[in-house]
Amino acid sequence: MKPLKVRSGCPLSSVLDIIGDKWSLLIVRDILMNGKNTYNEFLRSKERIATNVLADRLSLLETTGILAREEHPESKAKIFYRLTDKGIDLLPVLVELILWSNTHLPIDEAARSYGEALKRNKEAMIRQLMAAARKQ
Amino acid sequence: MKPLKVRSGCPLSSVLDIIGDKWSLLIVRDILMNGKNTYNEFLRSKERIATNVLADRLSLLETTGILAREEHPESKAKIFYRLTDKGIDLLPVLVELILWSNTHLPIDEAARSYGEALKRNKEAMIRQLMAAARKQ
DNA sequence: AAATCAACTTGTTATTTGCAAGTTAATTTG
DNA sequence: CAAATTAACTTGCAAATAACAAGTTGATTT
Repeated sequence: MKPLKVRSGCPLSSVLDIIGDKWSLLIVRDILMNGKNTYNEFLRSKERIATNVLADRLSLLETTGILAREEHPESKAKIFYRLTDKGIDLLPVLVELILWSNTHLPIDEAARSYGEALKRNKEAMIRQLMAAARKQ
Repeated sequence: MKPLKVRSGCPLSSVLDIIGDKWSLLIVRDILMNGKNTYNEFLRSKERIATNVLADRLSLLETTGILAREEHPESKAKIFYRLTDKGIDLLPVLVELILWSNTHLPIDEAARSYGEALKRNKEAMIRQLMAAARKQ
């Protein structure tokens, strides 16, 4: 296992010790917003994560309690990766990151209009996505 | 300069292409919440960033328009690093990260009570910190 | 029974990080 | 005013991490 090291007692540095990289939050996004739940689904995302990095991040997110591995309801060959409540609670972070991108970066047109809706309706959309994630 | 590469048109992956690492947001935190503005002040933060990594992040944050280098009002030997509006707009992201840590991670007691205040008074505190950063 | 799929692991190379030391221009000290 | 110190970096090198390709193992499908 990984001996996750904490750099300080600062809440910001501590959360960055866990998800401060270019991939972890994309996995959370894929589960929370793109309906993905398996290893191969994560692999096929358009950012093309390397397979060893994906395995590493999944195990880190599992040991830090952000996601849990479960039996897949449809096949014993698959593993169903589910966000815990702790993981679902990252949604407001994702939302603020998306809103910032929407304001300050060039992004896909489809994403842009989704971002506009998010901006107009932030709280309701967060509640709805969190509820959906819990139900799953 | 750095040829910042974008992995996809997804707003989340695009912002992570810029600040998806363990250090960039700590620099933003130091400016926004700890009153730091110079290279040596960043170096002395308790997480101990390496000097070459700090130089690298500062130049990346500058080329992406998150911060700007200015003359220091008190000394020609110093550089005053100031957040741009684009950088200041990262505050809501920092706040959600801090609130998540406050709920889900063990953190310093002082930080914890600050987090409690933040939770009770989020919008007002964000407005106040952003206004202060702009005035500076 | 053979091929394919799903989730990894392993090996190799490239890139990034961490650490120590050095550089240069400005500023302070004796 | 020469010498030491400060500020902001840069450089060199070893260690860790990431990217890429290929291989493994236990389902599942053909």
